[in-house]
Amino acid sequence: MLREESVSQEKATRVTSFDVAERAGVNQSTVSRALNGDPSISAPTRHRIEQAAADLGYHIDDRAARLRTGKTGTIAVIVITRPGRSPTDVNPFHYALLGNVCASASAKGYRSLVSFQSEAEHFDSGFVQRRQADAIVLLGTATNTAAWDFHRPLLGRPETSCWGAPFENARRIKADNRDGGRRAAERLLQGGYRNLSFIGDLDDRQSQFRERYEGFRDALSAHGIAAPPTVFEDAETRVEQGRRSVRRLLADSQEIDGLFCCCDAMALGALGALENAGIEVPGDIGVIGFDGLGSGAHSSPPLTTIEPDFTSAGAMLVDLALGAIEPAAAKGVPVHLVERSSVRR
Amino acid sequence: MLREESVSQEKATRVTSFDVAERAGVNQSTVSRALNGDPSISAPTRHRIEQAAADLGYHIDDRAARLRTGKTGTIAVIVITRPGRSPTDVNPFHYALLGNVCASASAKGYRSLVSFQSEAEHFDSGFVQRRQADAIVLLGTATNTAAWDFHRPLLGRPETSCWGAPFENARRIKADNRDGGRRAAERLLQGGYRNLSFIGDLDDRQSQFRERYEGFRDALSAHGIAAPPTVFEDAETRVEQGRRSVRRLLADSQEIDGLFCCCDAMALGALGALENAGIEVPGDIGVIGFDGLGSGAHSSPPLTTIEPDFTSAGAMLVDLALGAIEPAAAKGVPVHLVERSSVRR
DNA sequence: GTGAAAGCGCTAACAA
DNA sequence: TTGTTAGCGCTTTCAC
Repeated sequence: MLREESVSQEKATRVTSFDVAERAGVNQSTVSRALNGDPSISAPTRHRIEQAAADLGYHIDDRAARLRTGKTGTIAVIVITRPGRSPTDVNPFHYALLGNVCASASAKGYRSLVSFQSEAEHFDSGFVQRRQADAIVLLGTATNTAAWDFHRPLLGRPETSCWGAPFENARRIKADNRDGGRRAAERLLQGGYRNLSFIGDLDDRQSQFRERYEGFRDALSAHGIAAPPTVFEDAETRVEQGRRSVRRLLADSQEIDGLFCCCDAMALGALGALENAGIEVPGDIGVIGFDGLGSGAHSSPPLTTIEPDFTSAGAMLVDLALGAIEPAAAKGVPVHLVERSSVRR
Repeated sequence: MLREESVSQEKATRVTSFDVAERAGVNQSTVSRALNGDPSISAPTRHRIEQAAADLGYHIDDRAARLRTGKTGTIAVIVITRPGRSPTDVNPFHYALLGNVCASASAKGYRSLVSFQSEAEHFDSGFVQRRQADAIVLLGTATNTAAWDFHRPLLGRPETSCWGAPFENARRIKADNRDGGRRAAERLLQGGYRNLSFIGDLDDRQSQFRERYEGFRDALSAHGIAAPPTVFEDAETRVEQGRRSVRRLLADSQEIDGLFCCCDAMALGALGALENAGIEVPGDIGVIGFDGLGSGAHSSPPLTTIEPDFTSAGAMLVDLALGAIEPAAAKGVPVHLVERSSVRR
């Protein structure tokens, strides 16, 4: 059967609704109605048409249908990646986001056009203007500021949403960072740790690290514990930042027994530095990260962390871009604790 | 004109090539030519048209253009995922593949429509028939056999390609597994290990594990070393399989000092079991995996592994689907060694 | 070098 | 319930 279809397709003459109409003995518009589920078409007619369509291997031409209806039925997803790098190096976090955006779009009857963009000469945000998409979801690394600057005007438009922009923005979805910080604090306290510290850059362009810290600090405060000290040593990579921050902490010989790292990459670096220093995790020090996914599942010890709910993240990004929710209604994406072994039970 | 009626249905008056033509004082067809770079258009005319288009914020309507030309200019990428799971759980390996397929498509002037498919009720391979795409690339987990069975007929068609199908197939691209096995052997030997063993299921539906083993074995044979023993203990996850296989190996008290694991997940499990048993890696035993990416970057010790070149993988998948290369010309994707710390220098 | 006109394949308003 | 008809916005002969 597939063979027949392909033969007729390749015979230059494409099967159109007119062909189906002729074979079913009805008008072309009736074919259109029947195949689009118009209830006014009688059962026998509909059946004859469906049969004819099947016989001929007919399928509605999406381009024509959408040209006529004026819609595109698709969402463009722009993934911003680091310049000079291939998609191989994209953060798994962003891939998970991408996947969930596509899934959510699909659940709402939309197709997803995805575009990886890293270099200025390929920046492109014209998907809606060219009628390739009805809405645009932007996500990716905050480090490619040129890309975000390019797309910035987009985020003034209602048919967009984003995750990870390095600037405050009404159409940005983000994790409920404060709640994440709070949960990290609660978990550490529950593990019996009392001298807690935060590793991360409070002045990062993205406000999320600061928010995590604030949630952490406020939760401790509610337990009558003073604002925890923060450490941050800059470096090329997040992992290295974590490593150096721990070394700094150790050099300062502070009495620390619990560490909340603002992201898993830093936590992984921290874990490495701690191991090198002969400090037991979770025995001597408890460590907790933020991000989730598989990154810390096989570290030594496996990293306990806070993970946002990617499914809701995808859904909120799509809903916001499609105008199904207002920016104001886009609350932080819920987070949950991923229990592994870097914090004592 | 009657256009006013349809205009009132749309949120805003759409700017068409007729509007641009009017403003530039030329015929609509001239606008089309100019904006498509037709060399027969004189410089002044072209300039006037471009100016008018810019003034009006005009962009070619992609749907109309493609309906008229008969092409779609897009590639559909179907990502097969595990039933009941969200895209959050997609293997990073497949995400990297997806990203590189999109990038390669884009480099060839195609857009990428991506579709995550896990449940039977949403299986869909009609992208070409519906003229949503000119070609289809299939990839994802081999474990969703229902999905692969559904799409199997597709793989008889020339406008397709795939990675990871659980059956032999002319349109399948895969890593140069034999070469990978060979490199693993060479590296282990170079580290001074002599009693090597292979962990993996030689009877897996996918032939790749077997191929890796064969490359491994043949390379050893070239060095005058007999075919290495293989171990495999089944379990729910790859990681657990690796763990159990190592325990089995230890229980059998075989004299092993080098391990080639058929994939990184198993290697990670192996590393864990070895650590539990108090065996030093890479001191007592050298371990090498296969897959790459970040999975083993933060294990203890970081995992030395064989990684396929994702960029060529993406390019080959796209080329094959677009008919730019023949199935016979699709050689294995090159692999390289990712040096970390689970094998002695 | 540019204009005129004919559709690409479909949906939907209006008739019957 | 079904047929008639008019475009959706564009590319592409064919004229001139």
